[in-house]
Amino acid sequence: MAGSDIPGYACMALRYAIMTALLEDELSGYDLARSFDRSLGFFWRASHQQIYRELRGLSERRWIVRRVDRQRGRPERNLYSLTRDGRQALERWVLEADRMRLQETRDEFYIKLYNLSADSIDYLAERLSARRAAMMERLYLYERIRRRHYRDPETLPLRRRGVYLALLGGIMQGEQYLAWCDEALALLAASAEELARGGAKEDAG
Amino acid sequence: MAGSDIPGYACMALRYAIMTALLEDELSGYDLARSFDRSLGFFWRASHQQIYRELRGLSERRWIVRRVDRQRGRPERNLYSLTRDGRQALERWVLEADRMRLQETRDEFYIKLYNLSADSIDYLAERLSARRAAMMERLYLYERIRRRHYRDPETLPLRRRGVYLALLGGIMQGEQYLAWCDEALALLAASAEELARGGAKEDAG
DNA sequence: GTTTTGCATGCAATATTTTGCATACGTTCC
DNA sequence: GGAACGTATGCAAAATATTGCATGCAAAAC
Repeated sequence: MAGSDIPGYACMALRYAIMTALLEDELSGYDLARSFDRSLGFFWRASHQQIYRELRGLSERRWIVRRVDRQRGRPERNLYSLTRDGRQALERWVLEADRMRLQETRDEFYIKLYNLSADSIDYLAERLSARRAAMMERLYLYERIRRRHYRDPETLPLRRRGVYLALLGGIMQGEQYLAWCDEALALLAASAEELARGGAKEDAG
Repeated sequence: MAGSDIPGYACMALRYAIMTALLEDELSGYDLARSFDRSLGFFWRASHQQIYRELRGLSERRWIVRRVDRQRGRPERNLYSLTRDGRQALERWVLEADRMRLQETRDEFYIKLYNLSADSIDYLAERLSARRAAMMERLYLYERIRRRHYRDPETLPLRRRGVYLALLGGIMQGEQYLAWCDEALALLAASAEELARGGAKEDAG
């Protein structure tokens, strides 16, 4: 019953994201969860539960293998690495029909912005600042990675050029986000001031 | 059993996205599905099934009401509008703790980029062009909306300024995406050429 | 005149993600 | 000497999203 007909083996990018992370290193679920907070995490985030489940599924499929790492004292780690089958499956997936779903931001903040009102303006401005700061921090991390490992993309081996491009995408997007935050904060501040001066028409105008 | 304890009434931005769309107009599920392809869709997309389901749930909650519109010949439409309760729920939600999950692109293409190889380079370049073209088209639509309705943000009533900011976010992001595509396509083309000349080291380098 | 396309809604099943809980050991803070 | 924190793993349930299918009518394309 187990092995050939495991449910849910159709698409699922997370699965391949995990395999991609295992392409170069043997990692534990915990490692993966953290590494998804770093480079790959710009593009795909996942909770540890999701990761552990995928690891189990991938093991059953024999696309990855587990090795138990017993450390003194500490609880043992399950280290996973790609098998040849896994590597091939990954290669196949890359060439598979790519369902292009044009970047969709999926950030409820935008929906909240659609509801901008005198009641919400301060709150939204405050949240926006928080986002700006968080993005700044993230960007800082990514820039450091870039400087350390991807200074000169033309000299990189092929695969790492792809990684570089993904990273670059993250960086450019982050920078754009900061620019947008600034514009938005400026307009929000101006509007709040107008309101304070009793000027702005709330909705009737 | 039905009415007070409907499952799944915690967070869910889609629900509020729908209510937001109903803020100004009475819409059918079909309308919503399409309008999600337009302005709001930059930030939240949903299939019609999901929308119909939410509409049912929201009706049970009495946050929206349905009105049947019988048209000659054509099948009848269910038109929905916000109730006072719904409007209040929406306002509450806007002010609720905002779980900031910093833009995550959730696009499997980036993961595929991590797997760049001689086998995949042409395919990925081709897919990237397709994305570029699709974004171009979308951007064109958004720019048109901007010119038509949001020329002069300072003169807009408050709520529409928020909509404008969301739209601006979409536009800026789209433009950045185009710029990234161009950079990526250039590097991919250069790499492919190198490969063709037998130059580039695939992985060993 | 028949095929395609668009309007309009919906069920059921599967897939995916999130949330809440639970465990266990070690080290560091206080 | 106990609380808090970080490593490390996992179950179960609920919430959310996608896919495949199905229906029915009208207008437009061929």
